Formats: sequence, structure tokens, C-alpha cells
Amino acid sequence: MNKSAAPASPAAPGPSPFRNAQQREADRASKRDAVLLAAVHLFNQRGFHATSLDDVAASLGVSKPLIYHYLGGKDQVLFECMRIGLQQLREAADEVARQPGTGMDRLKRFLRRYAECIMEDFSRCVIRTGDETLSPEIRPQFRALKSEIDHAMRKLIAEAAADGSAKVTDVKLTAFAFAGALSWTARWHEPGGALQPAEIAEQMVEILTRGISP
Amino acid sequence: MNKSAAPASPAAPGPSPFRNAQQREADRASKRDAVLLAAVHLFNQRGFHATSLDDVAASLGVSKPLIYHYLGGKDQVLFECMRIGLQQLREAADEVARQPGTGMDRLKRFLRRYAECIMEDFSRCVIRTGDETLSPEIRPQFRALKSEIDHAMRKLIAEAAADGSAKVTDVKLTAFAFAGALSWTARWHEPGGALQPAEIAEQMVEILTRGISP
DNA sequence: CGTGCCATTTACTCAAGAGTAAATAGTATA
DNA sequence: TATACTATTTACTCTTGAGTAAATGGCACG
Repeated sequence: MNKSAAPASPAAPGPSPFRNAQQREADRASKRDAVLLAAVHLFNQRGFHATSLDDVAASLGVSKPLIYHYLGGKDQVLFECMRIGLQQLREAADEVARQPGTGMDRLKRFLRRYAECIMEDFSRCVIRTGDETLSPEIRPQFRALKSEIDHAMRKLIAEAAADGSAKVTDVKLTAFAFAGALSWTARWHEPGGALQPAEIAEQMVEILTRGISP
Repeated sequence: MNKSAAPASPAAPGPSPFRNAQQREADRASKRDAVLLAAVHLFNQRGFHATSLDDVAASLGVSKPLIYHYLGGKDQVLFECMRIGLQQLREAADEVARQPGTGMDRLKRFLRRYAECIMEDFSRCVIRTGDETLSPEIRPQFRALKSEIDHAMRKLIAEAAADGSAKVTDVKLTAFAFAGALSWTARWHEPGGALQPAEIAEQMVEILTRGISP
């Protein structure tokens, strides 16, 4: 009984349930993010095609059309996940670009961050879900973003070679080798496994860069 | 006119159109292979989910039920493709296991063969198509085969470390790094590109193994 | 020769799941 | 208070593509 009880204090000490425009926008953004997070979890776990939007909605306790409300179709959802993943990788590159140190130091720092990203949700999704999954209309956008990161890595390798802190014969192939080795963690590393991502990243970078020390 | 002309020579010098049991079986096998080859091409090009069995059938100029006749459902087709791909990798491992040389020599040989396989149709498909795509019933089989290859690589690395031809701190991680770098070619290398697979394999192996030379 | 198997096709069924229309209710703001 | 907007749901539609039943016709072999 007494289902709709009156509030204890009329002065309302807690946050008001009435939101202003800013708060509503923040609300919306956080709900959007929640959808993306739920989606990326399922995508990584079961694969994109084995995950229906109904599944994503159900995992949040809401209904499918709500996802359309926040994000539009399934392709959009995937692309947003990938965009976030790529953005994180890109931020790693930008951050390192601003830091001091020998080329090799900076390369190592980047590779470590790269590996760590790949073992987190969104960048993981970038690797696990091939670009052929994206609709042909947005695929070029994805490729462009991806390419930026590839080139950032090449640049760091080239700089390390230039300042003598590394010895490299083929920059492009080296970049592919490094990116491949690190990206592959998205396939074999299980989140919550015995080995911590940071350790894996550390050791992996060691293994890879030992080959290009002068 | 003269549509159904009589054969030029009654003695039939060419192969007879009438097949015996063995020939029919060979026929059947070669048709089965043709289906798998057509399928793996499309899977690699467009992705498994974007390829319908109708597409595969059409690319061969036959009808879908014929594929069911030779191979059973779509899952079977994919698994067969992957089985072939894994078998090729496994043969590479077995071959190297029988050869002489230092551990490092043999490891290098294996890595080169591994990379070359990955840039061919079937092994390429193994990498491009994640195991989550397989139905839960056959996935364990796939994993088991995959695991054999992983362990073969680890064994070679361990042997190279044991005979002093390589210096390795963590065998497992090293194997993952190598497998990742080489597997990644399935993602970026386009068949018929400027660089030959053999060259790529050669250089890639060089880049990777330089890091574990003593 | 006729009987039955094998290859192959046509013409279907059926389910899943993406996407949508329209209703409902709560909240903000004039 | 009236009005308009936002969040959210229910209850659909429609397409795609996997898988199947059944018919056809040739070839082999008794």
C-alpha cells in the first residue's frame, strides 16, 4: 500500500529528478554510450553477425527501437564502436608524437599503448571485426582512419631509424609485422586472463623491438 | 545443322565419356574441390556472412542444392575450407619436423612456409574468418587443429632456444607474436599485389627472427 | 531392356532479424 | 493549463537466405 508515497522532505535535498537542457543532453550521451558498450561486448564475444540488435537491447533491459532512437541502424552501431576504437589508437599516436626521447623510446611507448588498446573493448572490436563487415558506404571512412594509424606507426619507425636508435631495412613491412603481432592479441587474449594486458604489452614490445635494436 | 554429328572415329581415340566407378569417384571429388575453391574465394573476398550459397553456386554456374549434395550446409562448407587451410599449415610443420639443421634454421623454414600458406586461399580463410563464425558443434574440432599448429610452432621455438641457435625468454608469447605478425598478412596482403608472397615471407621472417638471434 | 542410382534442377518452406509505424506517457516550457 | 517534445514501447512488415521436397533425365549394370 501507499504506493506513491509523498517525498519525505519538500525541500528535496537530493538531486532533483527534473533535468534541464544540459543535463538531458548528458543523459542522452551516457545512454548512447551504454548502448555502444553493450554492443561492443556482444560483438567481441559472439561476433557481429551472431549478435542481433534485439540481443543488445535485451542485455540493457530495453527494446530494440530505442537503439534506433539513439544510434540508427546496426551498421551505425558497429561503425561508432570502431570509430571509438580507432580514436583511442589515434590518441595514443598523438600523445607519443608530443613526447620527447629517442625514436626508439617513443616507438616502444606507442607500441605498448597500441597493444593495451587492442586488449580493451573498442579497439579490440576494430581488429576482430573485419572491415568487410562494414557497409560499402562507410568502409572508406574506416579505411582512412585506419590508414592514419598505420602511417603514424611507420613514421615512428622511420624516425627511430633516422636517429639511429633503431636499425630497419623495410619500414612498411616492419610496421605490418609489429601491427600484426600486437593486433593478434585481440584474437587470443581473453579479458580477465591470468596475464595482465600491461605485462603482455610490455613483453610483446620487447620481443618485437629487440629485432631492430642497432 | 548436323547437330548431333557421329564421332569421327568409331574407335574413340580420346577418353571415353563413359566413366567407371573409380573415375566417377574422382569426378565427384574434383567437383567437391571446385565448390570449395569457389566458396573460399568468395569468403575471402566478401566475407563469409556476405556470401550466400546461391552466390557460390552461381559463380560455378550451378544451382544451390548441388552444394548440399556435395558438401551439406554452409557451415560444412566453411569448415571444410578451414580444415584444408589448417591441414596445409600442419603439413608445413610436419615437413620441417623431419628436416635437419639447427633449431633456428628449422624455425625459419617453418615460419616462411607458414607465411606462404597464409597468403594462399584456404589458410587465408582460416585467419580472415574468426572461429566464432563456426557453429558451436564443430568449433572444438577447429580449435583442436589450430592448437596443434600453435604447439608445433612453440616446439620449434623451444628447440631453437634449447640448442642455442636462438635466445628466447617467453616461448608462448614469442609464438603468439610470430603467428600474429604472419597471420596478419591475410588481412593486408592482396593476392596479385606488387610484392610476391615469397618475398614478403622471407623479409617478414628476417624481421621477426633477428630479435631472437643470440 | 528395365531398374535403380547419381547428378542436377525447379520451386518451394521457413525463420531470423533488420527496420518502421504508431501509440503512450512523462517532462518542459510558453 | 495547453502544447510540444523526448523517451520508450508494442506490434507490426519485409527481405534475405538457409535449407528441403520432389521432379527430371542420364548412365550403369544386372
